[in-house]
Amino acid sequence: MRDPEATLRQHDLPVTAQRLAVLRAVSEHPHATADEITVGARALLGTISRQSVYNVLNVLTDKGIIRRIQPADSAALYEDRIGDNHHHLVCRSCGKTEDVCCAVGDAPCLTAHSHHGFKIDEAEVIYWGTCPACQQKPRE
Amino acid sequence: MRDPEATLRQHDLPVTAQRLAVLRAVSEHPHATADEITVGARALLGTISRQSVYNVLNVLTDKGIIRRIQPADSAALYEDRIGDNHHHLVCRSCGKTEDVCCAVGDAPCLTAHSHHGFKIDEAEVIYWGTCPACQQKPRE
DNA sequence: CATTATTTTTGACAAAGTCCAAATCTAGGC
DNA sequence: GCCTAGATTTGGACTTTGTCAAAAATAATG
Repeated sequence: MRDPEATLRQHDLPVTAQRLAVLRAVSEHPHATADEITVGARALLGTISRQSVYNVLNVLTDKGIIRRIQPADSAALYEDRIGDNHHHLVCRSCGKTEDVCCAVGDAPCLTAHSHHGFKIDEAEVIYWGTCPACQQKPRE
Repeated sequence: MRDPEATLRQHDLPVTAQRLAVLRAVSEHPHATADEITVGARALLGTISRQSVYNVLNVLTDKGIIRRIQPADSAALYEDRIGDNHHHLVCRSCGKTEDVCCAVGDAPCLTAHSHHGFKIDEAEVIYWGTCPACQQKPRE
């Protein structure tokens, strides 16, 4: 994120210390949970309420400044990187999450066909698997 | 589901009234939450504890007898229909969920490439949009 | 600087699920 | 058919993730 302050203004959002801290925390910790972001924001700011972190994350998500992904069996994760149509790779065992460019052609799976009368605005793809580290450990 | 009892035996699971009821409830209510399944199972059985419903759903999911899908902002949904590689269409506004056959060729998005050393076993696609009913109501 | 609407904070609350120990039941051997 | 061992079910407390609401604090504007 180049200039967080300008980004907020562009979206008609008053600039507050909490918003800047949360934005930076999201930037610095891709795929972090609200909890982890709270820790990150506190490191930058000293103190911020849990509720404010949620408020800010919700506003930023609504405005499309950050993106929320919500893999099964995990709290919501937030990321900075938007608009490039990438997907995610999640480890079933440890929850590790990585970005994946849509490898197959130009995101064929994202073509928004109309189905059942739905107006589709987004296709979310999550690849489930086992990360290298968890492939090592035989079981657990 | 042809024969729930046989299905359980095939997976080395002792047959219990609770398991049969949950299986039937899942069959009868595609895309139901654990809560809705509890209601369905009670209708068949008279009584079953909340915990048992969760136990059964977890076992059946682990064995691959049913499938769990977990759209954002919703409790987990369960379904009977497995092995045919279909995806889901979820209404952002009311949560209505429908099945979608992978419309684009033969599930190109599911090709399990190896990425970042992950061993991929499944690709999950959720299409987000607005259902016909919610397109009517202007706002809410 | 003063005003006003927006944010932040605090604390209570809600939903979805899990953990644990005790009671019960299923499957299989006799 | 009955009994035993191991698996399942139950009930209750608990955890996690997130929301609601009202009061206090703050940013942006003139």
